[in-house]
Amino acid sequence: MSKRRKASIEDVARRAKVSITTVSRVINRVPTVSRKNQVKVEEAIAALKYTPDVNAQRLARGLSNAVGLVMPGYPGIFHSFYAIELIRGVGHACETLRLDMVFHITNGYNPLSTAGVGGIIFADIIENRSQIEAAVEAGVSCMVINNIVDDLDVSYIGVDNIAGGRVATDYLVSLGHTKVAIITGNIRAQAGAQRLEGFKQTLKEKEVAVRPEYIVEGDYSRRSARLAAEQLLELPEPPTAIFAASDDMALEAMTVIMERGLRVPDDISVVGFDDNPSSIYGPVALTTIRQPLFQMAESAVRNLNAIVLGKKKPPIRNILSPQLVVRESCARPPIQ
Amino acid sequence: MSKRRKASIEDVARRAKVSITTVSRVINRVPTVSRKNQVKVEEAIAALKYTPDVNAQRLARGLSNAVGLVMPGYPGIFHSFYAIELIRGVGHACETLRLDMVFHITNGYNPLSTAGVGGIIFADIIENRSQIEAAVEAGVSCMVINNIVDDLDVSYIGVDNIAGGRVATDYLVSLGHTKVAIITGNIRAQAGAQRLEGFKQTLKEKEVAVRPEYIVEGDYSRRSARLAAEQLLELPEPPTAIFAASDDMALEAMTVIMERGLRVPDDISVVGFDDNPSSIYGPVALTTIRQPLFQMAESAVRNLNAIVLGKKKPPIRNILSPQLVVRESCARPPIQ
DNA sequence: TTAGTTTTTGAAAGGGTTTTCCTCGTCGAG
DNA sequence: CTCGACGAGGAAAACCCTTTCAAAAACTAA
Repeated sequence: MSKRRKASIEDVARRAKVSITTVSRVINRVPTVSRKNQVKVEEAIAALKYTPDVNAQRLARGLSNAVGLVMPGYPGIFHSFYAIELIRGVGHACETLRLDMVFHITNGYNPLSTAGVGGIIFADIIENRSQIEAAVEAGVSCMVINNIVDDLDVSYIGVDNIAGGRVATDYLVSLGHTKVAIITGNIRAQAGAQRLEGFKQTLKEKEVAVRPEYIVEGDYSRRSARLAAEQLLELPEPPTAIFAASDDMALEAMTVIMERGLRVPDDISVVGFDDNPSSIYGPVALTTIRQPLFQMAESAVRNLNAIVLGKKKPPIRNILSPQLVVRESCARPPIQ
Repeated sequence: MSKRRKASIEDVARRAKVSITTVSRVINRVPTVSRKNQVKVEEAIAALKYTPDVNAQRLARGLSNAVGLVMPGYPGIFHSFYAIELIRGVGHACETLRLDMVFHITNGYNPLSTAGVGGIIFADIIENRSQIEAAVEAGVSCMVINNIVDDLDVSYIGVDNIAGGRVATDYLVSLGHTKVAIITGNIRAQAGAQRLEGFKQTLKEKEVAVRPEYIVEGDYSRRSARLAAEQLLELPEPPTAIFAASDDMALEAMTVIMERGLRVPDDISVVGFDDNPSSIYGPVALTTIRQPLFQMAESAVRNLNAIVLGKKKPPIRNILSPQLVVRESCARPPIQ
């Protein structure tokens, strides 16, 4: 348990009897090193258990090979499929690109340290404009997921949430439903607000009444969905169809419905949002709106990386169309 | 949109007409700076929108002010309450300690870059010994959560999972149950295996038969719990009590039970593990074993930080007792 | 052998901070 | 007045690497 300091590139060079430069070349796989020196250096590295100092590398290269991910930390949201898929996607892309992901869970008010990252991804579930602005101001490249920010010089990738809301609602209406309700996501965040917007638009266009009591706010948590579903079912005239802004919420709504002795889809149709693979199982497979969260996150990292490396010019803006996935949780409304 | 390079400490010094040293002192709040210079420097910093280069700071200080968090990426596990609470806890502690959290989602086989972090936290849901060994080998301090590793020079904090399994099982048995089943977590990971171990131990001690068909493996996902619960209920002689190794699984098991027209706790008792706040809601509040995930994660960060700073000597080993939280999902078994 | 190429190599100049060690004043005590 | 102490500020070394540029070495062809 000697207090020896970590070996540096110089120690390796000395031991291998070559220059520091040569060692650096071996580390970075520059091909112009003779076989003989290559071996000597590798041996020295192994013997000294040398690993390059990442901070020194970053400093010397002027590049950080790290990307920031900032995400709000409110438990209800953080525990959602949505959030986790995004994290997974970013993590996966970072792994294949050999990038470090520095993950910042923010509570909105605290300052963001741009912490030497090449770029920052905002998984902007809740609005956190000021942080994005600060990052732009500080000159770091930004990429925001599932949130359209046109007035700032940032890139984004996301799904068309208005379209998503429309597709879901349109499907329900086309089945003949006129009493259709929505359990929204957090409506202070763009995604939640826009899905609701799509819902309203479609209802209006199809000349179906949009009743305020059919609009109840959730926060993507199962608990909020339970409360919302109960509220909906206790209405004097309960809806015959419910569009929930996430699969988890849809699943919970289904559970509540069945607890009351009603059937899905016979009595009430349910459509979700996400296409969470686990919503295929359960008593009835969930019809939903698919958004490729994992791929969006991966793509965000790739594009951001390309921007940082100067291979692409920002802003890159990419908005995808969500798709209806029909399974078993929707049917025509029951005849009165 | 000029291509100007980020301002450096030297630019600030020049503009404020002081030395680099003085600027550094202001940045680091060293008190020996005169009021006058202090102000000049602060003005220059503001004017130049200067922020210190984190990598240079880390290099010069020889300290990284970043902690690594490595966690397995298998979707079933990653989406669990368990994993997310741990992430939240680490994130929160990092935020208050002003540390960067570099989050590495591993698939087990890929090498871990120790990436210039001061220490690494292993949320060791699945065994990843080799990575821990590599980190120890590389000389970085390690802290593992919810996993006892006594043969390596690492610290850990966690709950006594055997005790947890015992408490749950004991409670069920004490209510009079003799047909008690378990839906395990991933049994290749220590937590899962130990909860099962506690279950078996208690049954043996209380002289209750441990029947192999009452032990079914889950992976913490709701889906696996559904499969497991169905399997259990279709047994010729179904259990009258089920211990699930996570609240999510317990909740799903409850749903399956109720879908079949059975009641909780009248027909079947259910106990979970975690004390996920959302399991209070639902048709019946869940009795569970509480483990303070968030606090454990926070504590892991604090202790690791203390070790890195040399304020504490490793290994720090802390194992907590999980506690039974009685709510409404358990009762005496039905009379035949 | 020689001149001309090509492949390998190394010295040294950064890269942006922190930190150690001085110096230069100023002030109070004697 | 002088000496010592103290407060404030700066020069330069250190941190560990990458990269540029030029030189050395090894070939190749004539």
